[in-house]
Amino acid sequence: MRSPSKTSASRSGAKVIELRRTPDTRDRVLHVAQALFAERGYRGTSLRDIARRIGIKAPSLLHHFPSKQQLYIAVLEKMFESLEDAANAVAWGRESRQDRMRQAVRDAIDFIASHPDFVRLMWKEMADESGVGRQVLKRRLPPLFSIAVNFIFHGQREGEFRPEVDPLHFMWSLNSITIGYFTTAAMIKRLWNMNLLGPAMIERRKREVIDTVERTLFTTPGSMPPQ
Amino acid sequence: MRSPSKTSASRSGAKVIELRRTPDTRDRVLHVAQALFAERGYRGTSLRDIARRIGIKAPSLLHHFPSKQQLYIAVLEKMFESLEDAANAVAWGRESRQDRMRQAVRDAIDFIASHPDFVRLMWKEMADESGVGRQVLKRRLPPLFSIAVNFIFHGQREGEFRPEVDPLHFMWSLNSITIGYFTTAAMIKRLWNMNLLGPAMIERRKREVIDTVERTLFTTPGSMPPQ
DNA sequence: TTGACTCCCTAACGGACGTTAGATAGATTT
DNA sequence: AAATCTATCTAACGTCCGTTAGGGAGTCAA
Repeated sequence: MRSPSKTSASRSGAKVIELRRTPDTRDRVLHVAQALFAERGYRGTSLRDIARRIGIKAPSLLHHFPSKQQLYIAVLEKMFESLEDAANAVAWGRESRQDRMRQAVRDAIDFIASHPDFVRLMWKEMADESGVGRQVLKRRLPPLFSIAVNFIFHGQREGEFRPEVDPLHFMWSLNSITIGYFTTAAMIKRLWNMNLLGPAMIERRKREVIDTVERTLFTTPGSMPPQ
Repeated sequence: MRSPSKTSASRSGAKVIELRRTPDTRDRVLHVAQALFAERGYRGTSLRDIARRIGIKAPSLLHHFPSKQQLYIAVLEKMFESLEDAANAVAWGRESRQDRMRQAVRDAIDFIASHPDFVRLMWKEMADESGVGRQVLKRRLPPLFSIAVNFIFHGQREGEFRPEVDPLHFMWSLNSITIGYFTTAAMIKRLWNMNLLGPAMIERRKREVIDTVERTLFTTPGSMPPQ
């Protein structure tokens, strides 16, 4: 009987045993791996790279994760968990749908701005056609999209959102706007040395996306776009 | 004197000598390499993969291109050439700026839809932070952006575009909307098996982007969005 | 006919990679 | 005190990669 709880443990604190003496190497591996995978991609990151940054040797990594693939999957899963928490908070809120929609845009942009690794990894993963993470995305993304699409659908039933908008199409556009914007910004920074992601620009971006949402989706004008 | 014209030749037809007997293997290499790089990325594509699909052996590739890096760069350069041709056609047109803007959106979306490799490669390259193509992007992208930004700037001078719009910011959004949309669509197809890129959807997308441009950039409403 | 050139081949080198085997030092449990 | 477990190490295996060396068949010009 050797470590049957390897995958099921380590979630949702309040463990007393087994946490007592872990020198958190596993967490450091996850953190470093996330940064390197986001920067260089799955194939561009070697176990020796990750290990070096932590201060151990490559084979020691495989004491914490059974393989490079499983380590990558663990990184993705960790990211999706934090994302799902945020999505559920929006879906189960008590304010009006329009207010929750506005807040969701703000939260999403804040989340992306404060988790740069997330966008970079997701960007790579979205374009990856045969990669390791495909199964994770296939399992994790549809529920998230469903939450959003259902949210819009119910908003249409209740009269807060325009009925002629196709929910899937709308979320699809919103997703590409948000993710694409931040990656384009990173590229512009690299090519022109312009930092376009300061706090003021992020606030401006929130305002713009919210304006677009209000114009496109809301039945009643939310804040009257300047026109 | 051995092949000093290796890089400078082979562009812009009308060569008589040296083209006489090429069995177009070089072009086939470029074509296959473009498809594979777009699908699997630079690191995920081996010279042996490319060679196998052409029907030769890997070392023979290096008879046509001096290295894998140079082959990749050649693929990128070829793509940028076709893109620049399209951009110049817009910049030097004789219609009104609003009409040319509308046509540019249509052309861009048509270009992307008919060159799927382009978006996939560009998507990967945009997110690549230390890769081989960085120098190419650094040389090729700023002029393209400049053409677009100048186009908008002059349109503002001439009163066809709203003066309060920041041209760089606007182009940045437009770029992420367009590229992001198509990659998201590819991902949705992979995850849900839904084909969102049929001709009807592409026409619809053109209409939506043009509507957005008219609402955001034009001083006079172009086609009165349904509201 | 001869010599050069083009375009492909096979063989192989050196390096990087993921992974395995096995040892060791320290902590924990019995 | 003895046994077990944990977390690391070194050494090395097999594979894949980009690239080089060198050869050979066909084409073409002198």
